[in-house]
Amino acid sequence: MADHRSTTRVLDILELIARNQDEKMSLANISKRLQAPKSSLYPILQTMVARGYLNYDENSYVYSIGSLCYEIGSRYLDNGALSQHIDQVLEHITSQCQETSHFAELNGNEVFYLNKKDSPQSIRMFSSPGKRLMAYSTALGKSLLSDKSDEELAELYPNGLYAVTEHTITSMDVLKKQLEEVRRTGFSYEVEESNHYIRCIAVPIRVNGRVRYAISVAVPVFRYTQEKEEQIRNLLQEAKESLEQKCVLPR
Amino acid sequence: MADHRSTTRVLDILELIARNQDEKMSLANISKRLQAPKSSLYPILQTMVARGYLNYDENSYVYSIGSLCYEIGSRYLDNGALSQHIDQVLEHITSQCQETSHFAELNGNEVFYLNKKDSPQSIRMFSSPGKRLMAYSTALGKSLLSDKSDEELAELYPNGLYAVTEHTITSMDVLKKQLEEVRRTGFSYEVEESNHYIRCIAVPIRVNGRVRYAISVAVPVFRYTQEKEEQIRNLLQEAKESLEQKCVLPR
DNA sequence: TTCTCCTGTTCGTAATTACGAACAACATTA
DNA sequence: TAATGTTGTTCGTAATTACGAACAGGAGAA
Repeated sequence: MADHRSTTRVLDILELIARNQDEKMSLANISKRLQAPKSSLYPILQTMVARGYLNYDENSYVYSIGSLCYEIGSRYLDNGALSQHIDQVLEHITSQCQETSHFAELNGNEVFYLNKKDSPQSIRMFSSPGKRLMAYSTALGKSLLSDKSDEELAELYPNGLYAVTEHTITSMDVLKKQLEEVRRTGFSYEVEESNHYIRCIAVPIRVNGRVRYAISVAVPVFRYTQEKEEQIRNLLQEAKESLEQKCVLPR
Repeated sequence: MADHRSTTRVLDILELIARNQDEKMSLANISKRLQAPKSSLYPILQTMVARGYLNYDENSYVYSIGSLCYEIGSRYLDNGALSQHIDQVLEHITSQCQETSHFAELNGNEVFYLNKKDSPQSIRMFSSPGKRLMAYSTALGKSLLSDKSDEELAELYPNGLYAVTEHTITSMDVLKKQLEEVRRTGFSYEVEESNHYIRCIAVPIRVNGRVRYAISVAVPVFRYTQEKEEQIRNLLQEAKESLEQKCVLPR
């Protein structure tokens, strides 16, 4: 593993500030949190502010993420014809079933949320673009993992599966059986395994034959009925076919 | 101006790769483009890939923007209650008038695009989140500049206004008169000044009394009518009032 | 094959950065 | 008022990084 100290520092600063937006991020605090001397971080922060990657409020002594991070980050999705259509697809799904829809990819062993469309009757579920969750605990993740061999799964989770909620799958064998079901039926399910009171249904999206993305709909348990499940499966199936048709390009 | 070399390098790399997605970005090419030795960039790139800020395709020798950039960048908008509502507002506008709507802020002397909702009958206009345009050449920019004093304007454009298209305003006096109109009427307009065949209407959004954001609708000239202009003004006015009510928080 | 052109990788020394301590400026607390 | 706790800033030396050259491996052309 490479470790170029200066580079590591720049990236550590970005992550620290981005992931702790509630905390007052002063130079002194960043220094404490990263266990690095103020005098070392000082010129780095100066440069990052001058370049627009960070903002600095002189009154409150707070560093925050700057617009250049947004500009750079936006380019992550520009590849692939898919991202041009995904907004409309999510919107259609959510407008039809009135529940929150998500679009995600696999990142290591985690689900990486790329986009979402909030339900109008939204029970503000804790999810947003850029968020990560252990794949095996979500419907999206099960769709994204459905492609993997037993060996690949073992490599992704060398220490086994830990429980996120009391309903999370913790047995690799159970997971494998569920993934087999996903391959057979085309749908993955989640019953309060990552969020209390939330159930999810998802489908894998294939690009050039390999699973690359997944779409899901999240439903609060008290609104979950057989009719709704049926409706959502149809919407997801429709979305899957539409997207897979539009995009045969590799990333 | 601070210049911490290592930090500068990291940021240069991100910008180079993000802004030249069509070009094959190999180590050798990055070295050439940044005029920095391969051996210096090598450990930096290694670290950035290891941390997920860049992806590297060993077959094509291409570095690209990684998911962590997306994660970090996504946090730029989390501040402020506004961003939670802006999606719905743009969607409402576009669904009513069937034209593309934009949300932006001022960044130096440039318009910085934060969000958009594409028209269903979209004449794919070249615009996307993270893009920048000279403020004086766009309706969004004129709304965002409407707050500025003559002195501030002079500071923002010390070298005057250059023409983006043949319709771009290049006289500071004309710009000032138009900004006066924006203050009086509440709307700003653009007639093919930044994009050929595109006209725009925009409104400023105030947070705590100061102009902070703007919303616009872009219309191809051949679909532009007085009735449509009237409709769009009403939609924008409605959106403005809705957003300003919901958000009195400073950034 | 052989040559060329592309890629990434390694190494020893010169130049740059990192460190800790000391300082200054301001706000809050005693 | 004085004491304490913030904050950012500066400096000289030790440790790290940057540099250019040389090398290695693969692709394609002569």
